[in-house]
Amino acid sequence: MLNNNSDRLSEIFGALADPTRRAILVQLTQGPTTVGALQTPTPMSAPALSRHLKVLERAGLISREVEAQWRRCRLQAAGLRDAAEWIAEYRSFWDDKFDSLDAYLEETGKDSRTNSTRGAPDNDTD
Amino acid sequence: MLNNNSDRLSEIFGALADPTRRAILVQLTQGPTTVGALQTPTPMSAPALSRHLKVLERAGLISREVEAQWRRCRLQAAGLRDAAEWIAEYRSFWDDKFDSLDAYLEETGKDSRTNSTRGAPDNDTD
DNA sequence: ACTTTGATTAACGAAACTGTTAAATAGCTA
DNA sequence: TAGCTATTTAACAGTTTCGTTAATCAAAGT
Repeated sequence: MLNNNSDRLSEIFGALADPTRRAILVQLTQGPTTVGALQTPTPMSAPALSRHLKVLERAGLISREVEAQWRRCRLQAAGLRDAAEWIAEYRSFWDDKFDSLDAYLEETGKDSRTNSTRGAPDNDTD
Repeated sequence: MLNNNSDRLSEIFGALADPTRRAILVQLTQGPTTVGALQTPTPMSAPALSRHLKVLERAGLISREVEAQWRRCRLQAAGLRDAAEWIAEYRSFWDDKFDSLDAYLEETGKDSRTNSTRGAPDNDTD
């Protein structure tokens, strides 16, 4: 587990940190789209939009296929899965019903325990 | 659903887009910690670390309590939950075994099937 | 009071991000 | 070939981010 993993997550989260880019991802859930079609719901110059797409592509969240003079953008959700998996490591810290021991104690009517006995996510940084 | 939600997500994802900050969150899963204790695994000047903590605090991912001359940092996972929920809207796009009916069956303990009735996430941008 | 310790703010510079307009590229179409 | 459309790249400016060192603030110990 080297630095690569860490930088990849940084790129994914960084790509998601912009409302315009998240809106693009939302739009792409409706199916592959040309850049021009994305421009309508995203009031922005073509070059600006193009750069957002490049950020999303570098993060692996979309792919682009050349099709005549169009570029067809397609959602690539694997990156989102990776992000979701990273965050899921923390689920026991916000979801009391997660963590099997907590669930057991809850069912048996006992109280929950403190943070320190919960499983910690792996550190993905060098 | 106004712009607020969107900006909050931007701050959360932006905070997660840095390996140092993710490492801090990992460390905080071990329990609340003073800033000084965070500095050991994070080779960085104190001011730099302090600013990372401020970013995490503004994103709502940590809280800081004053305790004598120390600031005790505590993981606040609600923000991670919000991020996870946003991403989870896309789950059907990476997980073929997931759709709303599958989710229902999963919750009710029944087996999962495969299906292509995918739902689109809500657009959280203005 | 004076010093030490823990942490933040101030000030600064380098690098990255975001948007713009103008120019370039590439593929259709006439 | 010329011209139109779709998209990207170049060049530029404003803002933000990230790190540094120096200075400041606040609490504790002596």
